[in-house]
This record gives sequence, structure tokens and C-alpha cells, in this order.
Amino acid sequence: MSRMEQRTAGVPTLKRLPLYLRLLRKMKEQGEEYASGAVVARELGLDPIVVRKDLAITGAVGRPRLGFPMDEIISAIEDFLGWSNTSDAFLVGVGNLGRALLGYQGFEQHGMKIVAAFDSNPDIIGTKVHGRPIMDIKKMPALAKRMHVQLGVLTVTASVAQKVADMMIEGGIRAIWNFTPTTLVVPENVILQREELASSLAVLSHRLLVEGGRKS
Amino acid sequence: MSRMEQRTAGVPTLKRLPLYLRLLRKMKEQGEEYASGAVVARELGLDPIVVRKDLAITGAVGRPRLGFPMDEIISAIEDFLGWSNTSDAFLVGVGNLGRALLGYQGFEQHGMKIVAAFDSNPDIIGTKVHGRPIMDIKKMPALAKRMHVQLGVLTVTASVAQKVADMMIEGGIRAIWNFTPTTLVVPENVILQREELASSLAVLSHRLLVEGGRKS
DNA sequence: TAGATTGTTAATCGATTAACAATC
DNA sequence: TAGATTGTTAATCGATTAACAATC
Repeated sequence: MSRMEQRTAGVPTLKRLPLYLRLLRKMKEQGEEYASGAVVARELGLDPIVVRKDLAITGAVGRPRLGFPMDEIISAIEDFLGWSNTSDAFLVGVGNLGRALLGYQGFEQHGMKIVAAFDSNPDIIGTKVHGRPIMDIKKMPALAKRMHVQLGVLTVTASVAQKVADMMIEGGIRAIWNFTPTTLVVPENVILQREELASSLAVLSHRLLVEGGRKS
Repeated sequence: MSRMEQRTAGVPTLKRLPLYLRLLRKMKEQGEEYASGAVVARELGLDPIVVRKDLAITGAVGRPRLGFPMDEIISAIEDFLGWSNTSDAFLVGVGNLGRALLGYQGFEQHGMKIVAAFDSNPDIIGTKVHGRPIMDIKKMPALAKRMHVQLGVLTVTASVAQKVADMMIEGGIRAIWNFTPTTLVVPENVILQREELASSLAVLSHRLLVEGGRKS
């Protein structure tokens, strides 16, 4: 009943919410005052029922015939995801992928701000990449603690992934976004999110093999 | 009954298969002759029943008490995913992310070989990145056709994504791995796989917000 | 033989899809 | 009012989990 309790959503719903948010922000920029789930569904090629249920879970209330007031629905999604305020993050491992992520402009619109990056290579320590300072990895745990950084982006070589994850945990980091193929072992209270490109490729390959069909 | 027909698997199963494959290859390197689903499950932190079912779908046959002969189970997964032979791929858009993907060594072990990259920037056309030639995007469709390239990796700016996807399709490319936030419109017979970092971040953010818990 | 593991069948759970009443 | 859209309840579908017989 109360607006206090945060509803929980399934993973499929959570994965769709950013798509809605991106579209809604664009529509707002174009001056739209209302957005209906029906239009969102059409635009993204989704089933309207799915969109309706997803939006309902954020607690937003729409008006029959009109849809959702633009500002309300955008705020509802942002609040639900915790994206009303960005969280500071540290990135560790400034290789190809690390650089690419540092260069990606979009994260701040998705609740995350990478404030510093770390590496062990003395050649790049002290330099800047896309405006962010590269510091000695040894300084990371203490700095994480001092700055109360909660989020760690792990883009190191697989062989040192566990060691660096341990350092992140030592620094009080509560969630690790793991871009390495290493299966990390972490305490119960640390959140892991693995980014597995091979998994996506597997879905694609299998489709290419059995269908010639289409989806998503 | 027959070994001919390719079974189909759900997306969750497809996403786990590469994890098994990576572990099994490592175990093989270490000289193991058999691999049991039980051990795989333990090592990856998964439920043994899930692993058993996943492996069953590849058509591999195990022996009670021993597990699966290493070479057989590895081949079964590779065959199932179509990874016994790598597919040639074109990458279009040599920005930060494109460069990172070109630098990633692992794709060839996952069924994909990026043989060339394309861009519109004259400053980088004619150069090489991680051993692959960067060519003029204008030449891409004809070259795709001539080389019978089936797979396109899309790492361009969002604003030109649809245009470049159209060029890929013109070149006969059958599957597009889309790293842009653009919702592409493609013919029925073209396979789309979207890589959505914002979605992963949403799952992570939401967990950080409601739990302090752990998963995956 | 004893026991760990496979392979299969049944039960549970959650997400998607369908149906429809309520509303502006 | 008429009709598009919301919000909710029910039905279907598929994945996960549980149980257990078969086997080396």
C-alpha cells in the first residue's frame, strides 16, 4: 500500500526499463507531455502488455486515453533504479576495454559516474584518460574507503581478477561489475554482475545455425 | 532419435554453455580426461541439475560415476553452438569500443573471427588496428558479398546505426551484433543481437538499492 | 558391492500472454 | 458518448528445482 516499500522486479523487467527511459527522455526532448505504454511498445517493438506491467511496477500512475505524464514516468523509472543520483565508481584495469568504458559518455545518464581509474602499469599512472586520472592500483582500497565508493568496474586481465576484486572488497566496495571471464569468489553481501560477451555470442551463433530467423 | 536434427535450447541455457566450454578447455589443458557435470557445477557455482540438463541438450553422453569424456563434451558444445569452425565477421565503427573489440583475443575461441574493420574517418582508413586493416565503409557491402561474410559487429555512433545496418544487409550479412543503443529495423530473416550495457547496469543498480545482497 | 553420477520424469516457480473491466 | 488506454485478474508457457531410477 504505502509508497515507502520498494517493489522488486524480475531481471527481464529490470533489463527493459533503461530502454524505456532512453526513449522517454528523447520524447521529452521533442516536447511530448504524455507517453503511453502503447506508443513505447510500438517504438521498441515490444508487446504493450509487457510495457504496461513494467511501468506499473515502478509505481507510476497513468491516465486512460492519455498515458503517463512525461516527468512523472521518467522520475518513476529513475527512482526505481536508483538513478536519480549517480553513484561514484572506480574502474580498475586501463586496457583496451577499460579505455573504451572510460570514453563512453552514457553512464552518467544511467546512474554511474566513473570518477577515477587504476592500473599497475607505471607508464600510464599519473596520466589521464578521457578526463579521468589513472592512479596506482595500490592506492585504490584506501581511496575507495575514504570516498565511500560503492561500485567497482573490473576490466583487468583474467589472471589478476580475483586479487583485484579482493582489493575492491577491502576498500568497502559493495558491487562489482565484472568484465573478466573469471568466476569471482566474494562475501555474501557483495553484489556481482558479470558481463559475458561470450554468452551473447553463443545466443547469436546458435540462432545463425538453427534459424535463419529473427528475434530481439 | 536421429543425430541429424539440431535440438534447440532456451536462451538461459545458451548463455551458460560458453562458461562450461571455457572451464572444460582449461580442465583439458590440465590433463583431465573426464569432466563430470557435478564438478563443473561446483566450479561455476551453479546447480548440478542445471548443468546436467544443459549438457544433455548438446547430445553428449556421459558415464555414471565418471562423467563425460573430455574431448566429446567439448566437441558437443562447440558443435551445438556452431563454434567448430569460426565465422568471419566485419566490424564497423572503429571508435573506443570498436578498438577494444578488435583487441580482444578471445573471440576466435568463441566462433567468431573479425577479419576486417570499417570506418568513414579518412585519418584511420588504410591503417591497421590490432592487425586488422581499417577500410572505407563504402567498400563494405561489396566486400561482404564477395567474401560471404555473415556476421556484422556494429560499433558506430547511434545516429548512423540504422544506415550502417542497412549497408550490412545490402552486403548479405545475416546477423548483426548491435552495440549501439539504436533499435534497428531489419528484414525478418536478419538476426539481431543487442548488447545493452545499460540493462546490466540497471540490474546492478537495483540490487544495490534493494538488497545489499548477492547473486550471479 | 557401494556409491557417485547420469538421465529422466514430475512439481514448482516466475514470466509472458490473454482477457476484460474501469476510466477519462 | 465512443474509444483508446490503463490496470488487474486469469491462463499459458517455459525454466528451474526436486525426486528418483538406471548405471558403471
